[in-house]
Amino acid sequence: MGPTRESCVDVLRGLHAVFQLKHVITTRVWEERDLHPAAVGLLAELARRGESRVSELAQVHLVDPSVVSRQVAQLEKAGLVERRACRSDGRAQLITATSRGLETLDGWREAQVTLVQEALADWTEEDVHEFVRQFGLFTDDLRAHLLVPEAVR
Amino acid sequence: MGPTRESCVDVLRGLHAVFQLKHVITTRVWEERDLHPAAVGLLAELARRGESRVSELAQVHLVDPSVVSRQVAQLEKAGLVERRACRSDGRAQLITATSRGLETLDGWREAQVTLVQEALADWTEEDVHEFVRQFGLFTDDLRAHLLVPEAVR
DNA sequence: CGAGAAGGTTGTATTGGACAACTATCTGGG
DNA sequence: CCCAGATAGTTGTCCAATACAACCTTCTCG
Repeated sequence: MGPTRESCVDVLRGLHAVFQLKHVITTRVWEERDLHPAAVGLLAELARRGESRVSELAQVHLVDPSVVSRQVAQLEKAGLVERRACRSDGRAQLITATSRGLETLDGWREAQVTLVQEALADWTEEDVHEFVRQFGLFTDDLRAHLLVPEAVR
Repeated sequence: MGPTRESCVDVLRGLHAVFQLKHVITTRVWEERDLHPAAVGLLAELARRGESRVSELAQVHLVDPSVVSRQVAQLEKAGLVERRACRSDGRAQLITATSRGLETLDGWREAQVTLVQEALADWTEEDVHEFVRQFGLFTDDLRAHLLVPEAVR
């Protein structure tokens, strides 16, 4: 019948801590890289999925389409993504990361990864691997529960 | 010599996912409770630490003192915290959560905890406990690395 | 072919946060 | 004892990120 409420409070505390720390990492890296943090997530998603629509990005990103629209506009102006009309649907825009965009993303990732790697210097590869595994299970369950109910309700 | 960069990328991906999900949880709960999300973190910190200074809260919270100052002002207006002058230091303010503040916090927590508890219905108490433990180690290491260097540098 | 649905964009408001300037208080060396 | 610099907090100003609503365009289906 699942964990106790006490444990869940602990989980929430952990979430809160991660939230803060992610914010700090983002800000720290932002200071030395000329790319807006929110746009990074978008760029990363494009790198992972390849050419995508605005609406798809919004859905995956769990944000309003208008947000993605503006971010894409910004990234396009910076030359980090390109858009082209979708052949099969004249309403849709297909967005791709440019090679310059991918390079910029790599730079960001490098900086972030370095921070994390240094912070986890005491961990073994196995520790981290196991942690990531469990972390993944956790986020999957959470996501499934948070998103499905909306449709079912 | 610590984990590989690949593992660290996985960690970052996990962080990003948590970031989004926390955001969704917060928004969802916010819709049904009349308390600003950021203020909740503050209130929770006050409940955990007891009477605290603005500067302490800012430090723990990893934000600028001005942010805490405004949040406290808001919470005070809502009757959820009280401030009193510090005896030993005339510059400082001591902030405490009122009983009404604690109740409100509980309400929030209930709603959040319920979400998490439902999401983790398949987990055993031990699973969650172990997860929280490792999660704590992770955030501690990350926090230590992110904050100490500032002073040392 | 026309009505309604769906994809995107733009206008507007809100939240959360940073930084800088300012006031009030404290503290330590002359 | 007193003044200079440090420290606590507040307030003014700015910006990023997001949501929601109104709108235009294009699609789809009866």
